[in-house]
Amino acid sequence: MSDKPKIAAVVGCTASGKTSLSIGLCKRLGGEIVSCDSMQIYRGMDVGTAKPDEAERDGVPHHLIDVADPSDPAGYSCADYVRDARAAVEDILSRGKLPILCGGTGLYLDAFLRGGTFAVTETDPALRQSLADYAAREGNGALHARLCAVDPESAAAIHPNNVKRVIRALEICMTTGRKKSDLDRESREEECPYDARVIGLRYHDRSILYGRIDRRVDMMLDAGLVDETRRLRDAGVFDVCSTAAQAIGYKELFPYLDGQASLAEVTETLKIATRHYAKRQLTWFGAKEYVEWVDMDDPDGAGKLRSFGEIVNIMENIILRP
RNA sequence: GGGGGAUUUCCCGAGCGGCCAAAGGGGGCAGACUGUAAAUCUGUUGUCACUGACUUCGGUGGUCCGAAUCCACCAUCCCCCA
Repeated sequence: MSDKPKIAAVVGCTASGKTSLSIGLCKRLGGEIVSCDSMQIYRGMDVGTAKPDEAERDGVPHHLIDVADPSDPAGYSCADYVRDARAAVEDILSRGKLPILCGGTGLYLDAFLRGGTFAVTETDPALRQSLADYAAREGNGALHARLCAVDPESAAAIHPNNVKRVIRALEICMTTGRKKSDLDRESREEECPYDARVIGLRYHDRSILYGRIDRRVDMMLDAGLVDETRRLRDAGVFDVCSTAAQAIGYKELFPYLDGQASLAEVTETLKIATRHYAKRQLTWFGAKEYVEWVDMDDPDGAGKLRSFGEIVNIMENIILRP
């Protein structure tokens, strides 16, 4: 129905089963994975990001995993992602294969789907710092008022307490001389260059998901998460790379490494943080009209899980549909 | 055996006669999000016929116009002296 090249995407919250299902899909459809995960980007962050190892990848090519060094102060932005993902997708298409984006970083997927020619705006750490200081000194409301003066439309859409966002909007106005709301509007007019089939994996019964999250955290701990955290922290990664410092799975263990909390306490904190994250992802993807949802458990089956094969079939139908 | 302290809404924890369905935090639930997003932020959280009514602050019974707050006894837990 579309003359645009077809691509697929498998999204969903953390621990939903995206990785194995999309690999299964690749094997069936001759696809290659383009990771859409803001943390698997980084080399050395393996256990904590549930990065699939060679065995899990099962011979399926994976792109955009381990492409950035967390000790590089330049970091890796959403803009970087869109650029790199675009290149990877084009490469896969040129070889006649199906690109399957897989990951839970909704913002990256959204940006990618929008086309990628959004205004490239520089970030200005010094300016951010001074604005943050201003907010701390004069209050969140005062900073918000400054945004209100230059870009009332953005100001109205951002809560005064969301200082991070207020700063970003202000930064855009100050470094580009244009209103963030105008730039947003322009990018929204763009059309997605692909015929993208976005499949969302979800669990009707939330307790199943939460059980999976708990088990996954326990498995990460067994797989050496504590050592990985210690290693990365000793290497200074969390001081240099602010994105890496945000990753769930590491910062939660710091109190344990410092003897401030037991492993059990810190494990519980990690599970809770992961559940919160999962809920935010669910809210994000739930609001995206382009997501076609597939239930992992039978809505009427009292929590009965669907088989791997059944899910892959459903996904395949969505992708193959004209 | 004697003396002292505790018991609050799912959890922790304020409150110490009216302005208390009860601060604050956690958790739960819901939501926002255009770029360093696994972050950041918001709302809601006793019940209902919901600008009002009703049932709550270990239990029972009192004092008072009025109690989570004062008194008595009972229950449970903690501490000190034996």
